Amino acid sequence: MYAALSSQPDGTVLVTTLDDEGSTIGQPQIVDGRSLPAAVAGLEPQHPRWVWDDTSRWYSALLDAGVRVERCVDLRLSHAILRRSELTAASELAGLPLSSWDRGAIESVEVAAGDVLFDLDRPMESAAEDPLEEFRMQRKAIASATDPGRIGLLLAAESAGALVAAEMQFAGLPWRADLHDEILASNLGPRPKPGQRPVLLEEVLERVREAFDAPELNPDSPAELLKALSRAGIVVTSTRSWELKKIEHPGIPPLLEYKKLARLLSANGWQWLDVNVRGGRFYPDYVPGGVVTGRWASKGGGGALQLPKQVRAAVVADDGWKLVVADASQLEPRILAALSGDRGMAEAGRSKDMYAAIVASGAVATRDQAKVAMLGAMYGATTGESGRLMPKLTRAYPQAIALVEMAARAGERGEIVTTRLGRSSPLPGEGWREIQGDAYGEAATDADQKRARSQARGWGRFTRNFVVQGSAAEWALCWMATVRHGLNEMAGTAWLTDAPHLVFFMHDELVVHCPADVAAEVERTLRDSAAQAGRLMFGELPVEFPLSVAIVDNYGQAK
DNA sequence: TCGTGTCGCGCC
DNA sequence: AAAGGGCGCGACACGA
Repeated sequence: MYAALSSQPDGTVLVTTLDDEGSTIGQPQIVDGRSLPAAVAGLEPQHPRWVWDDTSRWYSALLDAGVRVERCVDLRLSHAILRRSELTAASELAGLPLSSWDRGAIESVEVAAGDVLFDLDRPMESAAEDPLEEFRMQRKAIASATDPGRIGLLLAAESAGALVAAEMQFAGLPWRADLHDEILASNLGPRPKPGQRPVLLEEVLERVREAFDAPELNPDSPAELLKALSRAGIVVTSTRSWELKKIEHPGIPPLLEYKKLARLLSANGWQWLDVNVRGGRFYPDYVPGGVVTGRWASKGGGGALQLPKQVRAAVVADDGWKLVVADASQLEPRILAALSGDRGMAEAGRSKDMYAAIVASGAVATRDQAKVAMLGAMYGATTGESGRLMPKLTRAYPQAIALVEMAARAGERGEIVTTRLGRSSPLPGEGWREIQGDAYGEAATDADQKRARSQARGWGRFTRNFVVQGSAAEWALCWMATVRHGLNEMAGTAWLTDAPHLVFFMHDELVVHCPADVAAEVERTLRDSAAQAGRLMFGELPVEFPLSVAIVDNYGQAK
């Protein structure tokens, strides 16, 4: 059973129960905003799938009112997938013009000002369309898909992810501002007055200035820094750390130290603490489906998905509680093995340490080479050691390499590629097509062709990575959804934050905050769910998805 | 003074 | 030792 929420122009909400095809069951209920949580809670015992345009909008308000739901359909996230998916390309939905169901959709409008017409891009009006209509359209698209099971699983996982995002945002990540302050003070010195540099940063800066004999140097300015380096006889094309590390000069160590400290200060310093942490919690702003590949993005200064290891010791479980930190080991290579069905690579993928198993199979000589070679295969490396290892990898795992090569060739031709569950890549932009077209024209120069080849290869690297990164993101969604279900079972009737609950997600890593006495049970749930995610996506496939799990008091203790 | 583009770097 | 994919953000640089 489904239950749809739609906003009415007068501010009331229509609650409509629906069957699988989207036909209305019984009489819709009209409720005002205040009584909506009670209405939702009243229907929840029937386990409906809640249908709404935007989970972060509806569910955040419900959570604030103390109401949780089990399942939902996030129409906007689903729409984005269905519109682009190769599996539903023939559907009516895929052929519709852009509307408010397409996030970030813009329409071009002509605005007259006196005699002049201006072409403006403006956002589409939102919520103009009826969610019930959209829901029926989506059900039809799914039913007519080339593989309804796959796309259906993807949409369910995507929507479950949206529920998790809202719940994690509601609960917040336990954060000890006093410990964060200690970390900053030990690295940078005590918090300075506004506009001043912390003392330890100032000291390192002085050492840099002395070493380069540049008393006014501001190393934050790449242009200035480049000049100072060249005066010291150092020739570099950029001021990136990994480039500077190669250089022997007494000024380089303090410069690298300065960059590290300056980064800590500007990205996760006292300002960050003031803005992002309140009442002992950090409230990240997740954006499910925010990345083309299906990965989540984050917005706002929090930078949840870039939380540096330096400050993780400030993430501390409440008294009597633990953090269970679980990380899917070597997820992307395992995904590639499972996707391609390559027997040799799947064999390696059954091992706890896939890279060691690749070495053991004789494909490459060292574990480091195995890692670099696999990364190169998934990212499209052509040069360096990674590029040199490709022929060896191809010999050892022909099917796996063929899969990523085919994805790359498709991208180079300007075609789309699709993940395991049916998320398809975008088409390259108009500019890209023009460049390709120019290279075949009468007047094409060598430079035109070179540019076109380089652009084509670039898009090929994107599509090559898309299938692996996107399928890995799907695995993570299946894992997360299953974990959430398992934790709910454990919680019984207890409220979200009074029982084991998810507090953090970062691509292939989950953190659960739970009472200490159930931490071991939570670990089992995490591990079982990882295995279940593998089965959901690949059936009984001979690839393992092992986790490294740490039960800790603070996040910094997890490796 | 503002908005926009680039660089560099954190995470996966 | 080094260069392939995806992000967000802060600081700087520059032009309006």
